[in-house]
Amino acid sequence: MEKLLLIDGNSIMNRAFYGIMSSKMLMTDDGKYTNALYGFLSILFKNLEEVKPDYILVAFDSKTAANVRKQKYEGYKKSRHKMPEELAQQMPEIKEILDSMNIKHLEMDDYEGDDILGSCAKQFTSDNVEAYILSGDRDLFQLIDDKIIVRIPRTKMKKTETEIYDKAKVIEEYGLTPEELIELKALMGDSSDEIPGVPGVGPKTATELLKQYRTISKLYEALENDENNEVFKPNLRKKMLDNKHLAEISKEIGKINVEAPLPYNLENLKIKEWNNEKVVELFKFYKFNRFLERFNFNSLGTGEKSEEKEETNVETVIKQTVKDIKINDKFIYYLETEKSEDEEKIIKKTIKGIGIYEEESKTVCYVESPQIEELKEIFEEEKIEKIGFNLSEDYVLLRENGIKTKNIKYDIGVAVYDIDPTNAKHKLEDIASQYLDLDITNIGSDKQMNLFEQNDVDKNEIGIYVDSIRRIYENTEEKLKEEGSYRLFNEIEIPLITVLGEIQYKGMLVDKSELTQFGEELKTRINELTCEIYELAGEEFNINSTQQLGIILFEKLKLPGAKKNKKGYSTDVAVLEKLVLAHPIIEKILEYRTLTKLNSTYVEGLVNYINPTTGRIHSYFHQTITATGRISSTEPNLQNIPTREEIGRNIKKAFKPKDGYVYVDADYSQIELRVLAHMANDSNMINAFKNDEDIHREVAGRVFNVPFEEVTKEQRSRAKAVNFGIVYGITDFGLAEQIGVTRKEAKAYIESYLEKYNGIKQYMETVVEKAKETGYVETLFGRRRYIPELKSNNYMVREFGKRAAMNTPIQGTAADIMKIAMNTVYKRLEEAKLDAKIILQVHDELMLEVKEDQKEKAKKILIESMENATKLSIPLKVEVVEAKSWYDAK
DNA sequence: TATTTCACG
DNA sequence: ACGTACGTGAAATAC
Repeated sequence: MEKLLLIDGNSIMNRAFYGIMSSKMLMTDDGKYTNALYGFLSILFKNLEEVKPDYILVAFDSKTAANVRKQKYEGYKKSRHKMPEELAQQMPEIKEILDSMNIKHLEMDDYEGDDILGSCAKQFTSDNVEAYILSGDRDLFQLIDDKIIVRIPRTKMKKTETEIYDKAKVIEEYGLTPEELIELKALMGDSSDEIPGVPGVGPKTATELLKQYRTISKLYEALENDENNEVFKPNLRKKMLDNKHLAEISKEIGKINVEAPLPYNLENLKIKEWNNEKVVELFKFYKFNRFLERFNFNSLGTGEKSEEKEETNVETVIKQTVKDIKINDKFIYYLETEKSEDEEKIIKKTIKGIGIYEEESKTVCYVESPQIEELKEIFEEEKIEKIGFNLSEDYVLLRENGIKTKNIKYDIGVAVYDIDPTNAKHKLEDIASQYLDLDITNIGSDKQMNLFEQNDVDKNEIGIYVDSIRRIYENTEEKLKEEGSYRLFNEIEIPLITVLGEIQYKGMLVDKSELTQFGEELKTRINELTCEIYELAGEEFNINSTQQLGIILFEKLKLPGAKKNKKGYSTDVAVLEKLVLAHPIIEKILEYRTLTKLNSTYVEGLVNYINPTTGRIHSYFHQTITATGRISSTEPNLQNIPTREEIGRNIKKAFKPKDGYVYVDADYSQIELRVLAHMANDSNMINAFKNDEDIHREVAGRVFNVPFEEVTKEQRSRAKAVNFGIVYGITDFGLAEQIGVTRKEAKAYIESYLEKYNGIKQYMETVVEKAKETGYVETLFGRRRYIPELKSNNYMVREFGKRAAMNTPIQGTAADIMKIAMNTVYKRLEEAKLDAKIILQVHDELMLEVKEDQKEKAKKILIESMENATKLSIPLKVEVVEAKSWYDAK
């Protein structure tokens, strides 16, 4: 049996374009997008491999093709969005690539891509030939028959899989045959193509009707005969009869035309040799290195393996000791680690080996189980620049082994983050794939079977890792310089790696018994509440289940104000609080929620993380996660320990310094508003801060047109909400929700605010404007965040983009300032040789654990470092306290 | 694995 | 006419 592969060019390009939008790196040197090309080719190659076709054709829509159907029904594809420019420019390019591969592509006047596909499929299949249609569009299912199969590529968690639809699968899924799908679409319509269908008839009704009558004409016959409404519901029958013309026209335009006069015969579509020279030229131009490697092309396109080796020898050389390696000033390395079950460890890993790049021989050397003393000599040597990946984690691991790494020079994880903080790729494999177009997953997996060679396989893998690190280092360093983020990287981010490593290594001392005792109290009360809730509900159910709770509240107890979310009723605090007076069960549930949260997250959760040796919690502080430049904390998160409510605040009592030590805790006062005042250069806001008055009261005075002294509590608290809102990219809806006023009032507050603080208004407008132009926003220190959402077709997404554009420079600049302060504090504490360590950062709060007799010196360093981290047009204000527990540090 | 909820700045 | 404040991480349930 011979095989014909028919590809829906527009549909696959579309999928490819939107499927790998996130890979902003898919660009040529002059900044043209290549993502759709790349994605299309990936899908093409995969299908060539899987189908192994003898014939192939790619069909495209011509510009005028839809007009035939538009003439029949003017609404057809009427409000379809124009193809985005970034995609449109790739359409001629894919055709050029297809030409170079000698793959026929076709567009026809008056026939859409679907019609071409259908015509080829129906006209060219025979007893000896079957057709495979590759498309993202389920409309093509109507073409399926015994000889025609549809393949739908699906991106499922990064992997591209293909769903295969034959006749049986269609019947299974739709309960209708492929031909009947034409009738189905005619009845239910199609919103994306704007085929009307019969109004009020959706997929369910349409399917039911067709299962019974199979075709529209038979259905209408029955409808017309049913004058006494014996078979059909009168309503439905009227709808159907009134809109008969719509059903008919829908069928006409929804049906794929399989009788196009094709300019090719089957023989013309036979798979041919590629024009290798041209293919290589194009792949090189588009930087599709992975495809080049895949086909073993060298630069001449002769189809032989490329030998562009001024490259590293990835055949790793195994050495017995680190001393056997010629160490350079630039120490590019990868520390191979292994999971350790050892509960005593701060980082639950052990050192397995180390791969080191040797400049002279351009090879990677590998040492298994290196001597700690040897590592110490290198890592503690100030003159050797350490270059690697995720060095903060290495730092802690080495620190545990008695090594204090000096001169961290370059971390490719941090570099990649500074280039694009929204880049979700955090694994070396993914970064290599993005920046080098190199696939280093499952290296040597074909050899994995051979147990004798297992060791060699591993070492080779390390070689490729280290070489990838080297190449990504060179690659990203250039990019950082180009984008003007190099100082941010060198002067803020790189020194911070050590600081964060030290924070994690030191950890926070936690009183386990105090915590568990509080847990016992919680559990007692939780048990009481559970009984009371069951009593009030009249039955037992899982209170933690929002679904079950929703049904109890809104169906059984019939409480008002039900709000739906995806999976049922919403039962969040906002909803529940409105119901407190409606039923006594509500306040029990709210208390239950608070207490179970405290117990499971903050008692049981935290206790699990107390290191048995140190008695401390050693959280990770991540530098490469947030979109704004903030640090994040995990395992556990120490940045969201309760503080707003007294009951939760009790958790903080368990965080206590070692005997003889105290906490010195400082936080920036209103740092984000100060940053905003500075960046917007708003004179009213700047003056308010210069006067060092209560800023919320100050703002309330202006917004509500009352003298400062006469501002009421209510007014102040509303102004406070407006201040927060402004920083977030305020909306009237959001503000109204927050402070419980009408949208109208909220809108008036915002307008008054922006009138009084006109600099801020101007600034926000400019920021969004610039972001639309350049595609990104920046902090004072040049940290950049791209905001592709601003270009979305979706209103909501675009609006989100605007808010993110307004917020990021503010939140991000504040984060930068804190990072600078942390570096300075660390450095000055070291220089002064104080027995004082940074143990925690919570965005605008920085905490030290200090030997009691040195607290004054430490306090001074802390305040000075934070206040002088940078110079704005208004001073940075810091409030500092000393305390014997975190709870008392208020 | 996704969704919902809730803790923080 | 729509759905909406920014940035995080963890636990629980439901799929």
